[in-house]
Amino acid sequence: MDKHITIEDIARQAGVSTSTVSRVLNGTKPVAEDKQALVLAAVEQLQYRPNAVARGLARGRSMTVGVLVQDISSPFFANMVLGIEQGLDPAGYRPMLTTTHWRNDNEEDEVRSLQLLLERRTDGLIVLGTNIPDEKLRAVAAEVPLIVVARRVAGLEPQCLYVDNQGGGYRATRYLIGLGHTRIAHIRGTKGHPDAADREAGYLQALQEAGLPIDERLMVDAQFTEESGLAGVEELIARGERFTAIFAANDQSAYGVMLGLFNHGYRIPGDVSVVGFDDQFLSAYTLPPLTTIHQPSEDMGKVAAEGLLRLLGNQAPHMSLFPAELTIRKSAMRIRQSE
Amino acid sequence: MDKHITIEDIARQAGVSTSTVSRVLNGTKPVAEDKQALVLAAVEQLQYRPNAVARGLARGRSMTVGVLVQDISSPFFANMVLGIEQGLDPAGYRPMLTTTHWRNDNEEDEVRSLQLLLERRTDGLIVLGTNIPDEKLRAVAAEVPLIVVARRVAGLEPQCLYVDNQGGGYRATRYLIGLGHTRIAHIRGTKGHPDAADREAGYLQALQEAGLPIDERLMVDAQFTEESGLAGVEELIARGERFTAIFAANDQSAYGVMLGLFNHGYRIPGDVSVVGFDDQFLSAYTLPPLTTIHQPSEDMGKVAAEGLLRLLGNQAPHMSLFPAELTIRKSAMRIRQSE
DNA sequence: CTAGTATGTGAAAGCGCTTTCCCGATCTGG
DNA sequence: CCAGATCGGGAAAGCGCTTTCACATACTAG
Repeated sequence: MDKHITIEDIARQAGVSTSTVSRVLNGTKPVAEDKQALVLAAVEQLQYRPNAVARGLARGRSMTVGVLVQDISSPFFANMVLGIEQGLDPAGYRPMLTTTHWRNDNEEDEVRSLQLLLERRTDGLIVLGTNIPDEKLRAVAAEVPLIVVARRVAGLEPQCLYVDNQGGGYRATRYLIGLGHTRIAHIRGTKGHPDAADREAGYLQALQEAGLPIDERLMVDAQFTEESGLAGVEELIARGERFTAIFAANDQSAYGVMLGLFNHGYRIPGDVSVVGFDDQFLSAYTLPPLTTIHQPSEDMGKVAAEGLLRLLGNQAPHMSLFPAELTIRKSAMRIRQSE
Repeated sequence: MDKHITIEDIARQAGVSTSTVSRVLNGTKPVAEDKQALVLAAVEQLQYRPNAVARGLARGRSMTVGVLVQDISSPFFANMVLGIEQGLDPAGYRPMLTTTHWRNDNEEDEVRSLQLLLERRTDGLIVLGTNIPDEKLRAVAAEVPLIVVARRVAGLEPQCLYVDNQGGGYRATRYLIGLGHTRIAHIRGTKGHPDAADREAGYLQALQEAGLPIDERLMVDAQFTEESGLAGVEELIARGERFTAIFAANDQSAYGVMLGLFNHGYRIPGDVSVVGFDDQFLSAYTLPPLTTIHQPSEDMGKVAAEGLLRLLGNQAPHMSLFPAELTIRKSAMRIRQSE
């Protein structure tokens, strides 16, 4: 069960040299028809599958790109992976995924995963999110073709791909303002996360622009998770804050928010309007369907893959800012007159 | 930027042979303290990282196990991957993920992915779901250590890991019956999928046992997706079927079902009770939170990994059936007297 | 003080491929 | 009909590492 058959086996079987077998298999050089047939027959008969590892070593290219994912259990990242596969496939490249361990945001773990990927000598690297320090990423970028998605790394902008987070936060908030809301709460994303900061900045920008007061008490910390979103509204409600709308830093926290409101008997959007950020697939299926900022995660993955391919071909990756559009569904409505 | 440093570079730098460097790095044989220090210093100074590919080739083991995932964008599978990483890590193994392309259930694509994984000569293989034919899997199992998760392959039972789907379907349905429901609809899973068949069998078993009529009109086909769940209820409602409860073959289709009910003004569980299957993470955050059959996906991944490790150590994998317990939340309630 | 045994180390042989190099055979044109 | 170009294919080197083998050198024991 353990003895794999090698190119030598089929060379012997076909009565040719291994060079010829290799040439037939790769089409690197013309080979006489009859020998070609012999080789192919041997391959078929012995069920030969070339060893990709040996091939990679010999060629110096593995046709593999490493993908480091912050959290594979988030559909947002999972969809990017899908897009990456799609983008890579036409060029014959395959992704090799590694996920950060156990959703613990452990920076050290992430760096370790990155090292392991580097040791594997993948031809390039795509990093999705993660908490790896910027400087580390810059160092890696100097060694190997790298694209960073859903994150902005200073000094590496041309190889970074992310949505216009501030614009998204701004649009979400302005939409709520346009519906007549004036007391709009914000459930923040993870502290220190650039995306979180940018989205909050957009929220503040919209408020300011509309001449609405900025009320610290309406902003609560959370971590982009359902639990923390739930805890966030709970806190708001417990503190007795008055608000008619909530802008959550991402969809997952919006789910938590909605459950919190539901538990307290608030109707959505009748009593409180909710807007999220990401447009995860499931957001079209919440009750009510969630109005949110759309992040085209699959497309982003695809674009990232294409950028990496360009990098591999020594061209400029040519990444650009993705727009963050509002997707209007049912979780937000015009404020009631009674208020 | 492209020239990687090799073991030879550091051998030269340290003034020893490559053999010695290798021995220091792997601790395979004792090496004099001073040389050891020299080697380590060189490694540090040149930032040497051994080439895992070359190492794998030389050793004949890559310390990598291939993981073929049916649909990475499903949290159910994504969580298993998490569990697999966790289970593999202590033994120093790493997973190499490959996902089936583009959620199209394309059998051919899946087989291709499997081939690619095999070419990579991973030390073992874990397959999550997929539509790869049983016979193909049996053939692979003869070649390389294999564990199959969330699926039963005839003749490969000891290496398969799946929940008690029929028991789960039975429990879900009996729970609804216990709440007084007699007209319980069933949204089926993908046709031809063993899980779908088993869950349906459990549903029928419960009905039969309770002496309730089996009504074909209350069963509609779907494909384990939100869209198809939505379409399923729409069909039920359009046909004017009378029902007070729905057992959906998985959570995703349950989400669709809930949205359909919501759209038509039915309250959950006031008018219609809904029970799902899987207990995806998000199911605790739907409105109302979904009562469902719990599948411990992360644990399953971990157990699968451990089974594979055992297989790699030439021990029996010792897989077993996972129980499928009911998790009661808020989407089902006792039928109203008025009915 | 010699035979016998550890002990540490380098040279070299792989691991399974690709690719360069080279040579013999065939083909072209003058 | 021969020099020169063309073509197909085998031998062998090499990708970066591990591991066997053999050989000093340094110890023990008799």
